[in-house]
Amino acid sequence: MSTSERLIESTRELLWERGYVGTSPRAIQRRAGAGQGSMYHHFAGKSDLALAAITRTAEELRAQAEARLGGPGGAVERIAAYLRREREVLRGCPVGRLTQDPDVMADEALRRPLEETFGWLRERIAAVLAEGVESGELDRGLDPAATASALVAVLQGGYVLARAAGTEEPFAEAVEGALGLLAARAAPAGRPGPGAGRP
Amino acid sequence: MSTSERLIESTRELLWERGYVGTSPRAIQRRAGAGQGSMYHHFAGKSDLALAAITRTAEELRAQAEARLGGPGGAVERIAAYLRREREVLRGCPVGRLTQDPDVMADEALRRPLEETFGWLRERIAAVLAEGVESGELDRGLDPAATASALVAVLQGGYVLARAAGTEEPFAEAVEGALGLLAARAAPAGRPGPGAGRP
DNA sequence: GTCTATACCAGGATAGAC
DNA sequence: GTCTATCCTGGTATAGAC
Repeated sequence: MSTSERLIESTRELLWERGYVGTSPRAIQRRAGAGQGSMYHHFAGKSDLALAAITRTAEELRAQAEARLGGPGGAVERIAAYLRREREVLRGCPVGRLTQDPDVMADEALRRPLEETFGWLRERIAAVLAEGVESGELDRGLDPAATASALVAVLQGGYVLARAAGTEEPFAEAVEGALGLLAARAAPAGRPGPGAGRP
Repeated sequence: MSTSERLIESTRELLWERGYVGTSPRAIQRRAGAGQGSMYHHFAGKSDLALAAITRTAEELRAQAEARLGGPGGAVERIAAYLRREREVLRGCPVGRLTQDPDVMADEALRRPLEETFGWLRERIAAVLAEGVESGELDRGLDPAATASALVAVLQGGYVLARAAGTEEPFAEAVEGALGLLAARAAPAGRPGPGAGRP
C-alpha cells in the first residue's frame, strides 16, 4: 500500500475512534508509519487528509446500504436486511459520529459528505417504502419520507444508546422496536400484489 | 453566581458545543471569567469539573422528560408531547453527544451518568407504553421496551440527521414518522378504556 | 480564594537538506 | 518523496506569593 493510501486509511480509523478534534497529524503519521514531511508532501494538512478519508468512508457506507436496499425481496424485507445487517455497534457510525464534531461542522467541505450521505440514505429508503405502498405490501396511510427518516434515525440513535449503555443490546432492541412498528403497517395478507391494486 | 458555579455552567456550555476533547481548561476559565488558580482551587482538574457539569446536565434532561411523560393525557399523547417538545435541535443533545467522546467513554465515572440517563429514559417511556397497552389505548401486540428504545433512538438519531443536513427539518420529520407508526398501533376507538379490558 | 510564574509536552505547520 | 530541524501556540497541571 502506498504511503498516501496508508495515511488515508489511518485517518479513517482515527476519525472513527476519536473524531476530528481528537485526531492529531502526529497520531496519523505514527499509525501510518509515515514521517512529518511525508504527510505534508501528499496532503495540504489535517483537513485535506480528513476530506479524503471522510469521502471514502461515506462512499463505503452508501455501497453497503445499496447492497441490501437494492437486493431481492419485498420492501419490508430489504429494509429489515439493512437495519439488521452486521455492524460494529459499539464503535458507532463512522459517518454519523462526525456530526458531533464542531470543527467538521464548521468546515463546509467536510460537512458536505455527511449531508449527502444521509440525504441519499433517507431518499433511498423512502423510495423502497413508496414501492411497498405502491405494490400494496404496505398500508396506503404510511408516509414514506417521514418513515424513512425515522428509520435512519433509529440506527443513528441506536449507536448512541448502545455506547451509553456499554453494550450492543439497546441498538438491537431499537431496531426490533422499529421493525415491529413497521410490520404492523403491512397491508392485510393475500391482498393486492404488484400491479393488482383495487380499481 | 459564585466562581465555582460559573465554572460549572461554562463547562456545561462548552461540553455541549465542543465535546470533552474539544474543551480545554483554558477555554473554560476564559468563559467563566476565572483564573487558572481559581479553577484548580475548586476542582481537581478537567475531568472533575466535567463530572459536575455532566451530572447536572443529565439531571436537567431527566426533569424535562418527566415533566411531559408524567403529565396529564393518554400514553400516546404524553409521548408525543415529549417527542415534540421544543428543542435546540441543531445544537444536538447535550447528553447524547458525549457518547461520541473517546475520553468520556474511557472514564467510567464520566460514562456512568450517560448510562443512567438513557437507561432511565428508556424504562420510563416503556412504562408509559405498557400503561397504554394495559388500558387498551394501544394494541396488545406492541412491545413496550423495544418500542421505547426505538423512540429514544429516533430522538438521538434525529439530532444527527439534522446536524448533517444543517436544518432542523429531518429531526421533525423523523419524530413525525415515528409518531405516525405509533399512532397506527392505537387500538380501535370506542374500545376498552382504563380498567375496561375484555374479560 | 485568587493571582502569577513556571513547567513540560503536544498540536499543527513550514523550511530546507537529502 | 522522505527526513530532520525549527517555530509558535495551546493543553494541562503544579508551586508559591498575595
